[in-house]
Amino acid sequence: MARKAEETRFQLQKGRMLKAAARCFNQKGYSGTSLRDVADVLGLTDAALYYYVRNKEELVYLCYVQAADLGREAMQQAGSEGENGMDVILRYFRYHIEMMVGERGPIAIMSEVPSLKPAHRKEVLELSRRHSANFEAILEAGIEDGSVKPCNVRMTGNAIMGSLNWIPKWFHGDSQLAKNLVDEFPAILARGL
Amino acid sequence: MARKAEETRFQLQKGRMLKAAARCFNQKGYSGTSLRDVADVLGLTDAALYYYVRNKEELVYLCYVQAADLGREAMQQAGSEGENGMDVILRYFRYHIEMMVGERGPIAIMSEVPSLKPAHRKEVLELSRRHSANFEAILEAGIEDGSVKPCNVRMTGNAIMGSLNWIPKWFHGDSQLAKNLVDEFPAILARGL
DNA sequence: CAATTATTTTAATCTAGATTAAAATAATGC
DNA sequence: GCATTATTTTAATCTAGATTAAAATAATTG
Repeated sequence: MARKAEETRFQLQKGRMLKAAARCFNQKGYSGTSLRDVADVLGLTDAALYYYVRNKEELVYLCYVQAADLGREAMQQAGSEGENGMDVILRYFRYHIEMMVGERGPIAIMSEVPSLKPAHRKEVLELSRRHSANFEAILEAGIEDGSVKPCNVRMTGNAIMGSLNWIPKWFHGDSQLAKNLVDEFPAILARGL
Repeated sequence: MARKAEETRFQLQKGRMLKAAARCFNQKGYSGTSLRDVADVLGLTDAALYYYVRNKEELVYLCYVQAADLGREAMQQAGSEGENGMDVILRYFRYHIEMMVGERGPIAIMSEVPSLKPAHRKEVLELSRRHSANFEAILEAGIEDGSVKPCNVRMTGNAIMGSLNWIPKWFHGDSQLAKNLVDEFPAILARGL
């Protein structure tokens, strides 16, 4: 929030661009969205995008980084107030879902990672690996304090991440469903824990 | 099995092609795989693929249809022997995972559905919708006979489908992990039911 | 306001990869 | 083995869409 004031026009525009791009990629797939499509959303010309980004590859890459950032943010917020493990987990679920369902939600299904250039691919995979590790850590914390049943955290973590990340596949903006999602989904995920 | 004998050379080759294509799309993403890539796997020329398929779009489309078929197959096999609901569910999990992890596993993450041509997109979405409905039905059967706790089947179904479909994202062929997956994942998924 | 810098557009290129047509090879049935 | 049909290759096209360069407009600054 406070950051917004300091943000330069350039950063703002770039931010809008990433959001527009993420939405396009989600709706039409990567190969299905042209830079023209993204530019149209912004009321710009495709060539204008190159003022902000070196090429299309960098555009997806930045979308992925942003998605990872938001995920990390949700996890940090959830963990900041140290209660018992299960509470942290439930809060994380809620934040994560709110993010995906809400206005900010970027691409979650990073299907084009393989065609990123090596350095970018490496970084994105690392971010995603780290996120998984963090989730496994809060799972373990929950097991320690007895609020979560012992389990194979690696697999359980993957199972839950799958459920979360899959949401964009079946949720398409219905606001009633959005509400139910935020209210009920965390409990469903936590039911087996 | 018996079918194989009757299969013509054409069908066999086309089958190999779909498998090769699916693997490529999985590994390199859709935009990242050229028809050349697929042809290379088969030791053919890219032009040769056009003998089997009208264009690249039809190739992904067929991959998706095949994936849906295999999913349906797994579900049918699981349901064929009528025990209690939970048993059917667990068996379905196992079959589904074996399929994804095994040699036959095609693309599960259908990220290019949006760029299919309308008729194909419609059909694929319908197949996928039907599959979800079938899973919800076996969930409900389980609830009826008391082997599954009551729940919001729609959301629970989506949660579980997400976990299942996400597997290709973190499983990349490690055979030890494959074994653990088949052995442990079904129980993890069922834990909350 | 003049000068400088930031942003966007116009108007070409440029290119990988999809697609096609025609020719060549392989398989098959008789 | 000949004729026919099936499969694959060779060798061009063809095209959408990414990318670039130069010019035009808008914002900012002193």
